[in-house]
Amino acid sequence: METTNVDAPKKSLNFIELMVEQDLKEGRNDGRIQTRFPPEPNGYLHIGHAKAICLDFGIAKKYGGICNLRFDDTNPAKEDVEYVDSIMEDIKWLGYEWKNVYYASDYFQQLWDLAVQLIKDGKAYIDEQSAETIAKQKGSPTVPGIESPYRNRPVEESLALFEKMNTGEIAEGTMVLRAKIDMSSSNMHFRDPIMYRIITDHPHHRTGWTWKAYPMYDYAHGQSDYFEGVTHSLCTLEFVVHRPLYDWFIDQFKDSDYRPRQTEFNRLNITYTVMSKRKMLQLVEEGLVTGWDDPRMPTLCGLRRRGYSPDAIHNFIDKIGYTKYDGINDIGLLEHAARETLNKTATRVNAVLNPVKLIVTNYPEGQVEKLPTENNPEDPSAGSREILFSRELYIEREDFMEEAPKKFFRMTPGQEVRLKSAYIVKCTGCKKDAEGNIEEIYCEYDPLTKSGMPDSGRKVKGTLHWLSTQNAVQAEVRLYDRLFNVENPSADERDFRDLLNPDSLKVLTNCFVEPWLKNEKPLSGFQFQRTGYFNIDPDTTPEKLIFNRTVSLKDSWAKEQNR
RNA sequence: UGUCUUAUGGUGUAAUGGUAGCACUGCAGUUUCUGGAUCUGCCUGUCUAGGUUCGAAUCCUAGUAAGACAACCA
Repeated sequence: METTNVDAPKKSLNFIELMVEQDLKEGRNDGRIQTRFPPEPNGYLHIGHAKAICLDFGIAKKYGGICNLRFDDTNPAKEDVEYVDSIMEDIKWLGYEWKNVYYASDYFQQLWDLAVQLIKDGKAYIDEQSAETIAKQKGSPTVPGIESPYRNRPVEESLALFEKMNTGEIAEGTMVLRAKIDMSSSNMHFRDPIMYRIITDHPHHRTGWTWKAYPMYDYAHGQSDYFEGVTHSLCTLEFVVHRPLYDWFIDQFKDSDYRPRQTEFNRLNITYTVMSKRKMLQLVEEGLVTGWDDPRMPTLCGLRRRGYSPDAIHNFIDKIGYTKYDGINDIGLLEHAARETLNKTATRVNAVLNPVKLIVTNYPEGQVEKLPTENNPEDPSAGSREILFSRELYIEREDFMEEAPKKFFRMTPGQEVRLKSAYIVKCTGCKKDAEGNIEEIYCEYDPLTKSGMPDSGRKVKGTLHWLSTQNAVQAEVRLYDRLFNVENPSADERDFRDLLNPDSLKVLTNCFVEPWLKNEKPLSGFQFQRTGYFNIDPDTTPEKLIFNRTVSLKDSWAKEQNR
């Protein structure tokens, strides 16, 4: 039957898309749409940035506009080219292309000139008080501030001192340029905000030692947007109180109808996860994780190493939406997005993480058979491959119970199970060592039940994955769990080191996988039957094959046992 | 005892003054050469009180609650 999509509900627009469509309708800014992604190059991108990236680039793409990458590099003390490179790599990995790369540092001269103009207009002055004094004079949200004694100094004096701020003869911390606005404003950011401060002990990663006075965010960001022609300056909710100041600076200098507008959306929070750069840096520096790309980290490089595909990230971002209030997203939603995406593409492989020997006692010794098995039952075009069957096999230790409860459908004496892609076998017993540990399990196969044969349709309740002992290679498998064991570590008052989950990494060294996996590239993703989605770690060597578990499959049986 | 922002199931969101939908989670069932995946069904919601309106989740007022703001960070 021919189907049409007329009845399909159209995807609803978020409030930012609505605003953009309204602006377009009104012909604002000559119908131009321009956004920017403005990271400070002081750390690695994480999944919260991915949310912003998808919005900034997505809006531009959807409405025929452009999105530039701009590094907000106004604080040389914190920034480094290392971060510039990783940021560009991660954006590309997500599948986006910027129109241009800009740096706030490219505008240092322009910003300087405008600041001089502001001083000449009597709207900015040099303050020579200490940071502490200035802070004290600011008052508090409920107490008005008091004016600096330097506030009304002559313009010429400020002008001369501003020049000196940039020559290196003035010590760091002794002099700042402040905008003259309103020391009793109910908005703290209007109480004569600092526009320039001196940084002399760090070279800038692009301008070197050229500048000694550097502009502050509130001044530089809006003007950079303005210089570039940004129409929609999208940022997170904590900047709402900065918006009036953003607009104030724009108003001082704008000379046409064009103006950029700041709009704020909710930042991403995920349960059992910290998203602050400061805390992530601490995890790295204290060795609590192996690095920025530790698969337990919410960084894009960490998620990539863990096996999350760009599609999985996009799928997740599509699910969470953009609003004007903060919330916390369940980590389960991210995991669901990963499963949903990987399920469509991942090759199914047999892997035994906790092996025990299974001997098919009526199968001829020395005989081997090649059996075809599907690469992906969801996707016939993925084809099939052959796996080897023989008398001695490995199966999961958990797939056998000598004394099984009623609802145990796997291997137990007297019960029949299907070996995936092979035969139905009936368990006949097992061998134990002195301590009672299972050493070997025995079964008999039914030759008429080979996969695809007429008699193979017989119903059995359980199906197991397996590997021939002659056709398996050893591998190390790393299982990851949430890094924190409290739902909202960011909100918890305790030192976050006390909140860490001690079992966030389990390393299994005695696992077996199909031999062809040795030749696969790092980061390739697979589904191990019943245990989850895995990928090959970049640290893999010809001698040591290492897998990371991206995400586990949902295990109903485990739940059954917990009751 | 300030200013700003916000409030829809357990969670995340949609409804653009006109039938409160969707997704995740949970539960039940279907199906399966894995109990995963698939498919189906079910549970649970407009912060409170007034007002405007033929009609309010939506607009207004007040209250309540939450978050942001007092860096020479961004």
